[in-house]
Amino acid sequence: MGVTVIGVTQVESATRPLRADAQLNRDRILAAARDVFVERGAGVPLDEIARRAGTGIATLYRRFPDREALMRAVVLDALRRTGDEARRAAEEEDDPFEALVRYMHRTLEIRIGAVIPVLLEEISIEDDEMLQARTSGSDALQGIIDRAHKARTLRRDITFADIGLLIVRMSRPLPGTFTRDVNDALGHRHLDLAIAGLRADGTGPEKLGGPALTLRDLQKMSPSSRGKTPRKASRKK
Amino acid sequence: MGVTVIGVTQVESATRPLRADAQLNRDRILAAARDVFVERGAGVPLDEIARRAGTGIATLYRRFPDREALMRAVVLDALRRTGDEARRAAEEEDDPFEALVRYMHRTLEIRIGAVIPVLLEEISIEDDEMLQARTSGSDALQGIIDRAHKARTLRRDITFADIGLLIVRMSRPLPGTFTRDVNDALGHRHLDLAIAGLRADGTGPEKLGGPALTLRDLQKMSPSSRGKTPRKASRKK
DNA sequence: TTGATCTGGAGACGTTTCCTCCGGTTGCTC
DNA sequence: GAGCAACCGGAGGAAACGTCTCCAGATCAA
Repeated sequence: MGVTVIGVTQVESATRPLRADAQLNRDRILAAARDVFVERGAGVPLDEIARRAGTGIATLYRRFPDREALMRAVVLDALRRTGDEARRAAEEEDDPFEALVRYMHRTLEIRIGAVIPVLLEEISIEDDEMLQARTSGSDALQGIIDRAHKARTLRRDITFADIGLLIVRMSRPLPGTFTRDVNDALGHRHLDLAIAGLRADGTGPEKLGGPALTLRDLQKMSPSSRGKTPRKASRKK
Repeated sequence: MGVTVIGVTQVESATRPLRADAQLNRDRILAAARDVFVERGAGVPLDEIARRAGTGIATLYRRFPDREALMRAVVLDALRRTGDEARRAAEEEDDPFEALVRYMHRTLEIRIGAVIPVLLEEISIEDDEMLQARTSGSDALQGIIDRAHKARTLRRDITFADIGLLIVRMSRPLPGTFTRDVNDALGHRHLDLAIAGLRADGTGPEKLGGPALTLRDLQKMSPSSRGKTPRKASRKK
């Protein structure tokens, strides 16, 4: 924990593989971008990402022609990892509630819940590539939720959106002078508190206010299904 | 709900009172600033705030000489309201746990947990005026917590920081196309889930990971006590 | 060893935001 | 209801900030 492992991300689709050093730089930039976007928002100067990655700005532009390409690569990477995590949790855990708990905690580490919110209003995630990564992941999660509902270990009125949004809430870095480690630890701590509320054992709040949004509801509200294209990726806007 | 009531905020300290229309504009700007800062970050163009408030940009500059003054006024306002809420909850509720629950839900509406994080790294809140508003509020909250601990209705290992940070987590607007109303409702909903974890009735997580930070710990980590002055309020940075 | 690939950073260019200035309007007092 | 101080809006000059290209030189791979 603390220092995030740099995952090797294969270079996109069918191009000649990068030279070893170039590939390493690409990965470094991607990792730096994820962290910097989370810490400073979608509008950070790209120089800062390059600096954090330990490369020159030109190298960044060589690999990612513009800000949007970089943001897309970051999101796609996070989506894929999260999907993997969901599938693995579903496979390896017998108790569906435990699978859910494990999934949530693992996902916190990927920081998807922190990075997506930041980038979401700058890019579209509605094209095929993104869509595939998304549905593959959310199907797996929905599967876990369904099984937990069947097993009566998950409150009936807890939906897909609750799980996803809870992860978002716990992922975002807190204000103040917390170190990265403390921040992460607090995320897990508070997630545990919220998980207590998810259990269907009669404890927890009698009745839950607020909308119980399903995966389908969530999709209905997504930009694509409202004909609204996301703001062009002007830096802050 | 939805539309936030514009609270009348007295003009600062000992100046001749503003003319009625000017005072109204000042309040409007303050309310708009709070919302816009929350939605778009500390770096929003000030024109946008003026537009949202329905005034000209010059009026904004006339009332708040620079961005920092505006941010400070917004924070001070939020701190004072939150403090009032804590004191009132402590007074009016017999059961300390219920006081805590009420305090948390009310505070969500003030949006302090959303606005402070955004502005915190741009301004200092260490001067006397801020400090007084802060301690007055946090003392009241700490009082509630102590009483709930004594009554054994609040988990022993839940601290001041947990309460405050949970509020922050639930206050921040979620990504996506939620309306303001849905967003608020989801905040309360998820807060209820987390509150389930706070109860000391043997349900909830066996043991809590992560650091249990007290109010004192929190203060120790604050910028002032580390000799570190906050970044100058350059817009984004 | 050699040439193809990759690198870094200076700086021209375009964009965004700040913040003042002033002619005109509005509230307040007598 | 007259007169004046207080207040308003918004255009636009000036400055700060980011983007993205270009090319001399370093590095890898065979």
